[in-house]
Amino acid sequence: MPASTDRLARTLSQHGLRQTPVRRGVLEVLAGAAFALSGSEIEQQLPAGTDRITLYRTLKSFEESGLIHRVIDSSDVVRYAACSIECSAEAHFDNHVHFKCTTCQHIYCLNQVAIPAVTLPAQFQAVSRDYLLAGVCRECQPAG
Amino acid sequence: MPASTDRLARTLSQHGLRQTPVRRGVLEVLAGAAFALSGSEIEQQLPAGTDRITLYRTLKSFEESGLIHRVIDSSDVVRYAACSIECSAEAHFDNHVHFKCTTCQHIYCLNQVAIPAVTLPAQFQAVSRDYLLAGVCRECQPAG
DNA sequence: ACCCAAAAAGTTACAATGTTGCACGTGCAA
DNA sequence: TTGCACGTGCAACATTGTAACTTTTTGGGT
Ligand SMILES: [Mn+2]
Ligand SMILES: [Mn+2]
Ligand SMILES: [Zn+2]
Ligand SMILES: [Zn+2]
Repeated sequence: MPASTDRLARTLSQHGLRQTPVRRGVLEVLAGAAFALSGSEIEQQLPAGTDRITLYRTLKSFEESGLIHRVIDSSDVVRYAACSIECSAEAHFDNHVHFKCTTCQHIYCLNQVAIPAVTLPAQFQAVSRDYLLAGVCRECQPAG
Repeated sequence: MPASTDRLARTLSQHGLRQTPVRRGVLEVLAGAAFALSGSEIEQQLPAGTDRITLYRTLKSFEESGLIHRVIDSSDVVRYAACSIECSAEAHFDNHVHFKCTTCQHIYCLNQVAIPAVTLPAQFQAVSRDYLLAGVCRECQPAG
């Protein structure tokens, strides 16, 4: 059994999730992704014939368990990315901004860039924040 | 002709859009909304029988013309809100944060709260920003 | 190793949201 | 008043996601 399989198995059990082929596959795809993926994009990277409904249920339980987080966008598809290592079912700690490239359409987690705080009007209490930037990513910059 | 109709007509012509019943209706709904609305929510507030496809096309042209802007969310439905008065087809100037209430589910434009800037890694160039907070809104605060 | 209950997967059917292509109607300017 | 580009209405369709139910698998206990 290769080391990567071992690592995936450990991650699943640490979050109280059972070992199944679909779960190992989904986790492997998202952990290896350089940018956030939609349901259908994940499906394409899984073994052919993987059930779509099972995939959606897997994404839901992964999100609830703190393995992955949603990445907001102004479109009508939901995207997911792997969480930082310390997230759990009790709390997510993904305080980084996201960047959407208008050229390649990829949405990156900029884990080094923290979301700055804002001062809200009285009686608005925030418990979570999402910050999405759009522009041209590193790969898509005009040569110079 | 009431003053409100006149105002709607002026807004449409200022953005180079033709006067039609559907457009006046959609603009009236969004201009009078206290929070961002989805396609189906707008449809419900329009005269019965208004065509859904026409509505979506209207939303698209309104967005392109700078009359409305999308409001990001972590869900799979797109929501819209009226733009500030100075937006146009050339440029949007909606630099405010949005607030999603986890109790009533409404998403408010907080026009007084500007989106703070962030410093990006080299070679990432941002041209637009979206900031969404989630929590409990003014109306849904526990009495106290 | 075997059994079992709970959890996950598979299947079918369905709902919601949004799009495309085409024929027809209308706002608006010449 | 007329022309026609633009907007609308309609039918058909694509995509994304869910609900209800049955079957299979997992993991713990024996
Ligand atoms: Mn992220
Ligand atoms: Mn807004
Ligand atoms: Zn790019
Ligand atoms: Zn509320």
